[in-house]
Amino acid sequence: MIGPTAVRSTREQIADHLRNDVLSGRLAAGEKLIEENLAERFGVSRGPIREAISQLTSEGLFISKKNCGVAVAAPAPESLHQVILPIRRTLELYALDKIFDDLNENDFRFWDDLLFQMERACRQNDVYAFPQLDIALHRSFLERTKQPDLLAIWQTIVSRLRSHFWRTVQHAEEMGTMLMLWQHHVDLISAIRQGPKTQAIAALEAHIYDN
Amino acid sequence: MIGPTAVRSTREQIADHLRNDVLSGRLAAGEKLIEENLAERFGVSRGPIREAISQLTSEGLFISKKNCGVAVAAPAPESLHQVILPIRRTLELYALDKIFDDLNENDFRFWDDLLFQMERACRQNDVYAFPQLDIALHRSFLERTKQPDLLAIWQTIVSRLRSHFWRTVQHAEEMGTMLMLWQHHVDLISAIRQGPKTQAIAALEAHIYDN
DNA sequence: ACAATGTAGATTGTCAACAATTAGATTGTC
DNA sequence: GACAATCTAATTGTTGACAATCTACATTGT
Repeated sequence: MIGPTAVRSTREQIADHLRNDVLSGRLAAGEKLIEENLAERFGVSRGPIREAISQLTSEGLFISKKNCGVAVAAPAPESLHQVILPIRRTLELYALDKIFDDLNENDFRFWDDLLFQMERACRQNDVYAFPQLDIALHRSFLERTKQPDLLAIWQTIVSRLRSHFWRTVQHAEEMGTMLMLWQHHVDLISAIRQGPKTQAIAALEAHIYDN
Repeated sequence: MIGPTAVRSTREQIADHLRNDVLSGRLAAGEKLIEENLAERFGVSRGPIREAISQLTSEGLFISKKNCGVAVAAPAPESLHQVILPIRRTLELYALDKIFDDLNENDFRFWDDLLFQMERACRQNDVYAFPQLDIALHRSFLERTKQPDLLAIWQTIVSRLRSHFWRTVQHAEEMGTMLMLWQHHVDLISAIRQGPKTQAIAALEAHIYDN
């Protein structure tokens, strides 16, 4: 396992749930979030809901207009990808470089499980599950460094890059080649498993830009 | 003026206040934050305080242990600067490149005012005010792009780099050369004012790494 | 004297009610 | 019929009280 998840607070559980909804695309941009509705849906009062929303707003997933409610933020304009993608590259390559020598069977078991779920998502043409799993895989590189600072920065980056993950999946789905997406990730993990480190890092770099 | 600040919510005002306290160094790492004390100090209830704390925790300034309170986070270890500094460079150079052609007298008036305050801080050896003004100057580059996404990313970066800003100031203060720090910033703004763009960007890059 | 355990105090987590503000519908007028 | 002012309903912002949890100190037994 990657992270000893420990106990997650109510706020964090709700935030995780909503984050997945947005990153996967189940919650569309512009969709309004009503505190009371969410409170009822999750069976809690508005307090924890407000905190989860506040956190996700900081991460860039929601946009809040004073006294006018909160809505799912539009993804950053594609023109910003030219700044954001290099930052993502910097972070993930650094992370892989740092963790590479410590990787053990637990890590690969975790990744194999993710790849298994990815394959299922591809076979079912599940355009919501795939981006979520894709992001989870890359996030695990950052989590594995045990440096919360890096993970937090990466999170704010990826929130703005989510359209990048969707575009890939939608394109593959239209072409009927979603299994190729899965194959790309299998290859990436293979490169990491077999090494050497420089090759693994090169594979990750190519994966980030080609994919 | 750079940003038409509009009306700031209670939460934002409190968050701004506390952010300045941490970035300037007035609040030391490890210092505990008690919600009720802050509530009394700011004359509001615990609700808005919790939201401000939650936001600054997302930004990386505070660290929160479930049911154990919140404390000022230790700055990221210096070893991470090798990742974080290049990201800062990417963001700020992109911002300056984008805004350069639109700069007008209002912008330079704003910067001149900041430089004036910097000079005063130097003459008074105010090691708290200077980093705050330094950060505010660089932040204004990002604010001026009118891209909230970029500003949000930059903010999470700088929160982790704050020891970098302090070290510079402390070193200058020990050497009795704080006015040199001010001079560096004057030179940077001059380079931006006089152009050409490539020179201005080069000056900013040198400033980020040398300073 | 020292370790384990229990208790008290302080602090955070959660909740429901109230106040302030906004968006949209309704009405009135030209 | 179109436009503007007003009003109503819905939603967020704020508050104080209550419940759950943790830390630190004191107590007790060995």
